[in-house]
Amino acid sequence: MQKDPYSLPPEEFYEHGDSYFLPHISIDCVIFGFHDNQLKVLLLEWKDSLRWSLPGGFILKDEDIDQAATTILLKRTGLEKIHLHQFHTFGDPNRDRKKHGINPPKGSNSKSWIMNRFITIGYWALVEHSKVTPTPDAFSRSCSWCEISEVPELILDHNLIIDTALESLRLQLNEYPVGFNLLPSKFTMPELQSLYETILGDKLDRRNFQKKILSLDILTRLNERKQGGAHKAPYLYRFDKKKYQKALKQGLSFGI
Amino acid sequence: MQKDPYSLPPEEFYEHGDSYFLPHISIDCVIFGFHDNQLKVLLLEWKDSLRWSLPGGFILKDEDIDQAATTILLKRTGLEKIHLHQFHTFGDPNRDRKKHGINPPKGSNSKSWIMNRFITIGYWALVEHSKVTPTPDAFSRSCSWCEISEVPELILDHNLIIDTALESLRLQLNEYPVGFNLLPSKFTMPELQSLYETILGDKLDRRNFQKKILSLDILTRLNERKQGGAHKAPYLYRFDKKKYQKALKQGLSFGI
DNA sequence: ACAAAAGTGTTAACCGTACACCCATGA
DNA sequence: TCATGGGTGTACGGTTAACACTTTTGT
Repeated sequence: MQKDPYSLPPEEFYEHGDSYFLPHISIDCVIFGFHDNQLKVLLLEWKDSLRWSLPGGFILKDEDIDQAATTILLKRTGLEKIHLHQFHTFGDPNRDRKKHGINPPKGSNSKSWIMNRFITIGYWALVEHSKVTPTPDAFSRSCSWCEISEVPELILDHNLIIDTALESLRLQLNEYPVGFNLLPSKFTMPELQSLYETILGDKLDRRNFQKKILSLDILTRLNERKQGGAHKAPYLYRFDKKKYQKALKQGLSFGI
Repeated sequence: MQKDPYSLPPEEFYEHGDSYFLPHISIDCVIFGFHDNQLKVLLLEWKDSLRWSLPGGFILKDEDIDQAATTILLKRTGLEKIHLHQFHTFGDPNRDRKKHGINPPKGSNSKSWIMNRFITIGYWALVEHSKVTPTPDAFSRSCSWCEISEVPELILDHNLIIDTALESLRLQLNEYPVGFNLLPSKFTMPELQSLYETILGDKLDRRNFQKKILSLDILTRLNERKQGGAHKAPYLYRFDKKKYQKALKQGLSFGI
């Protein structure tokens, strides 16, 4: 009972996983990244069915749910200390591989606990694309980024989960500067703007955007410009945590 | 398996409830009402321990979680067709009666499924105080309204659940006119303002508030005034669903 | 008559939005 | 030299926030 059940051989995992985990409850993570001016999510491809799904996992019988989500994120990305946001719990009784006509994963059979109905707790996380090492689990043949508008049909209700996560993210974006988590520590104003535009699905005015962001007084402009672009070199900025903490106390007002 | 497990005798419920319900998962409802210019929540008092808790329940093995929450609301208030809002899922591993030193409820023993760890899905609802018939369940000796600032220490993390619900409600208040659900069909502007002030915990300017609310064009002023008050009789208003639907299409902007 | 609540409108400050010109760079 | 993207400031309009007097009613 002490070892990590995820490292069990699949057969054992599917047969005895229910002695480690809470039954009927799972966690799914919508892990957002931003690269090439595109918003992406991390997806897993199942070994046997070639179908795609969100990275997910289960809750140890004595484990906190936030902790379980943190572990999933760590295993799939290599990242720690990332803020995970719990956004919704999905409890349609049809969340059941049997009812969706999904075959038991290789190594399991139709009586496996994994073939039961599951209620899943949805979390999203914003990660820096370049720091992620997408890592499949024992049951998947690949783990990779997928552009948000090109997500294929996923298993169960995972498409709905992504849509719901995106809505929740948009709401948060207007309240907190979550966007910075998606960028490298040094970034340019056009990059930040492009990120906001992608998440919000709308074009923004360059000058007003910059004015607004700078007025929050949470960025430091470096004496450096981003070289290598095809045109005029834009300034680099850094997110300033101290300023941010200070600004939070005085009440931040976003609303891009 | 067909009959309503909640109507089983307590002994049987505590011994065999786990054959009807998903194990380790519960639902708790924060039911808000507004009366005497005070925001209130509905609480249950346990028969044996005399301790208070939120009204809650469990999820049938093939039941939708929203449906389960709806049933809980109906049983405790007699109300149907009320919007329930799922706001957070609480998954601290210490959500466990044993770990909190809570004795098994009368009719159960320490081995009952109810003494296990539970993950609970939190919902809130806004109901019209006067329409509610607070109804205890088989395990509680009373069910009654409690003013929000006078909530006693509740079992497990139920105080945290109420606090979280209230935060979520405040956020919603700025997006949707949820407040109207708490008032009778005819209400006065001062009553509505008092409701907003209570939920937001802040005083508002009378004139600006009225201007704002009326500008949404979702209220009809009746040719009636509320009599019986000690002072000048205020007009009565009615929430106009047709106007509201129309306004929604054009994009409502709250922000009181 | 007076105290306490309700009805009503105007003004000033602020914020959001629209908009144009110059500069740097690579092709 | 030209096309493309980046840096910067101003002016207008709408929304929000502040604010005072009159009316009604019960005591």
